[in-house]
Amino acid sequence: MGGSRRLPALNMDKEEQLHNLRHSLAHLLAAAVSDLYPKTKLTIGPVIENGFYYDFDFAEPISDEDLPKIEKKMKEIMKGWNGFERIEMDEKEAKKFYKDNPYKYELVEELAGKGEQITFYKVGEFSDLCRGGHVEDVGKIDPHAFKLTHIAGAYWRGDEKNKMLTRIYGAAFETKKELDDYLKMLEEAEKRDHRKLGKELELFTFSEIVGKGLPLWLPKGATIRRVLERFIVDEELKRGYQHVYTPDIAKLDLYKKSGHYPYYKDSMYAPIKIDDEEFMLRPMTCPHHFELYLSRPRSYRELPMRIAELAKQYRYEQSGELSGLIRVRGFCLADAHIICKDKDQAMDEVSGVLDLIEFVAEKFGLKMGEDFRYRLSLGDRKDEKKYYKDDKSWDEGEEALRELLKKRGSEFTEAPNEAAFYGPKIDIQMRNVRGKEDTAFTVQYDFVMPKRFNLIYTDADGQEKQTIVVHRSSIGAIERIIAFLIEHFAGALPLWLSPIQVAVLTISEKQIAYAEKVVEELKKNGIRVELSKENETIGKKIREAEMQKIPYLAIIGDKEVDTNKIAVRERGKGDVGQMKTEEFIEKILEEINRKSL
RNA sequence: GCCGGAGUAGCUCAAUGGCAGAGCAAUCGCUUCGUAAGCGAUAGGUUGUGAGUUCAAGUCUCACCUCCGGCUCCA
Repeated sequence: MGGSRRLPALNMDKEEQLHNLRHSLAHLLAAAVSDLYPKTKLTIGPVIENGFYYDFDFAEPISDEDLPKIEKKMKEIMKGWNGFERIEMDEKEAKKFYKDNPYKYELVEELAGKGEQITFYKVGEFSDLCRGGHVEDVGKIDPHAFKLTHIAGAYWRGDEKNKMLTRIYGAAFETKKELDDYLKMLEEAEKRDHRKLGKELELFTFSEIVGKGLPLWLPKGATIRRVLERFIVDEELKRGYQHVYTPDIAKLDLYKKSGHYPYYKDSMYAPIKIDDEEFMLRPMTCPHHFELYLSRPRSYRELPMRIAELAKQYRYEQSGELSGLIRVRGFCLADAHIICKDKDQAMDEVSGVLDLIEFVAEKFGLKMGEDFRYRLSLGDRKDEKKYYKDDKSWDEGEEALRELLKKRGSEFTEAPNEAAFYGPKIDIQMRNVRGKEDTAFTVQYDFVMPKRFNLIYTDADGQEKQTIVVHRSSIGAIERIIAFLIEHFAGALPLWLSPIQVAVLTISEKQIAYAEKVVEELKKNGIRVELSKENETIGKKIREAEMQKIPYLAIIGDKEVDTNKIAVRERGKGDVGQMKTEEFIEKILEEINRKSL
């Protein structure tokens, strides 16, 4: 009994118990849906982080409003359930069982094809094709520790050519408290959402008539962006990059030459036809930089040549994929292409890029493993449509990147089928506030473009040789990294990145003349300062400044005017006492230059 | 692009098919104040857009637009 031959509950580790709990609830959900909507076809229902889901092919569409009803049914059914019974079937029996369900039929066929034993698990009156892993007694699950959360469309087998099914998501934990904590955490996360904070802090906006996915930077957001751009350009110059400018538009032929066009045609803005020529808004910078490299013959002495640019790019992303600043149609990438002599030099350069990325992450207060992680994104030798065919180069490149990460002692995961078409890459993955992961920065190994563009150099022996290219971004797309930073800091950015660093507030209008002098002093030192002349109480002005997440407030009343000082208030900490203006300037300039938290 | 949901003042939100409202913000006035909201007045709307049903539509129907949650995609 109990279905699985796993160890009894006491010896199971917590993770496995939780997995079994969630998996059992997926069965329960399927049973409840079958009960309420008998015409529904069941498909699959795996365990996921924080819960489970099940994909259904409903005869009639359902909506969020139906979830409470389904949840209620689950709670009814579970009372009559205890353990799962394992039933073995052969292919013929299973196919007969699922004669009216093409999805399960397909799964049975596939299992049989692989020679695997087909097993069903039965509990109560409900049987489902399943490989096992359940709780000992469903009746003992806390009915308050799970909740159906939302509904979504999902393609059968994850392929957009297939029918779209209806996915019901559930959150599930061992105790009600854990569930409540999780739901509370989601609620808290909403307050950090960069889209919400971007509006509240007046950082950026969108306009329907400008176009979706095309952000407009308001002055304060533009300040953050400018500070970041100056920071990264200066840092890259120190590290031997050469910054260039190339146009945001180019002839279609350029992307045909690079080979990008057939791969990415659908996500490029359509060509602009003029005077019998076709131009494209650029979706990437690489070919521009390669043409720049080709402006004259190159010597081995010039390599590695690190060509960098804050490059605006335009990609016609599918409308449903756009999301705040994280996924946009127009963005600025801190981009670079490093032209290298050979694989060894390329690996040195990749390592240098990882040094830069780790330096930048540290300045942003981001911790590896916690706030970001490395992913080695690999190709697929069998997929000749998606990846350039050159098995040897793929093997070499992938192995070299893997060895490099190991040598650096970096923790990483390997992700098959995530490479660029021209080579493997190391992606630096970050999670947004809702837990969804995106690539923040990337370092790519490219053995294809040098051939397509004939990127050669003359070596010491006088021979012309082919290069290897490293594509990389240091802080990624400015839009995306700002979105991550806003969420990471819940809008309270470190001093050096804050659009307004100091707000000067007076107790009454009498001190405004003195306050203006203080403002002048701060401005002279390059500090971003704002003077509030509002005819409001100091309490109100402080409240507004705190809500705007301004790091320092300089408060001025008669006492300060008399002693030629300011009263300093620190964000989140409150009053930290009086000091001379010069003393304050010295203190915060040090903090700004240190770029620490 | 696909599935589901939403759209009312700058923001947060009300309004049985029957006069479109509140708080905050804004503007003006009073107040001149010591560390997270002082008081009063004024102004602010083609209820996302366009059709339709109805004596009557913010509310019901359809199409489109935008946003949100997913899926697919992500150079």
